[in-house]
Amino acid sequence: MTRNRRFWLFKTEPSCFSFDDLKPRPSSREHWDGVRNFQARNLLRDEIKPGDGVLFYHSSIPEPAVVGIAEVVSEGYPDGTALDPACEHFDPRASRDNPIWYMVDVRYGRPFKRPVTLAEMKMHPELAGMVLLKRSRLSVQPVTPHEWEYILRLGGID
DNA sequence: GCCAACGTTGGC
DNA sequence: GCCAACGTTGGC
Repeated sequence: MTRNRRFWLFKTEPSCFSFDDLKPRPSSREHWDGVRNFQARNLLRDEIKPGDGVLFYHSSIPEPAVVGIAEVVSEGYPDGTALDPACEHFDPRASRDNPIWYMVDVRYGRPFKRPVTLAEMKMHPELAGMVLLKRSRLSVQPVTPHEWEYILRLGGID
């Protein structure tokens, strides 16, 4: 009994980690670490599963946009960067027994033929319910199957 | 660089 | 457990 595939939107500042940074590892995995928000943490730890689809969103740039898709390739597991004092995401409250923060691994999927900008998404009534448009600060957020298909179509890869 | 939105912290 | 102060995010 497998659960239905679910869909998510992951935000990242491309100057920090971009969709192209994921590309050299098409068959391997990259840690989605450093998430330090409890709501996003709960999704990573409890809800996001291998095989789920990810809209890869670039934020904090002149034209924020979804630029492609990726795939989740692990269960949620403790984010070790919280234990490393040398890491910028270090959290002194975290320990091995109480990791606090979680991450998943992701794999490069496909680039959009053209990016789907935030401005464009705002123009489509079909996307008006998106978490991105209502609670923009959440860095890991759910996407409905309908929103997923609609945005892939806008991106030219449906 | 500004500022609104909003999550987190800490005093009470 | 409330809520004011504070810090961060992220669009513009």
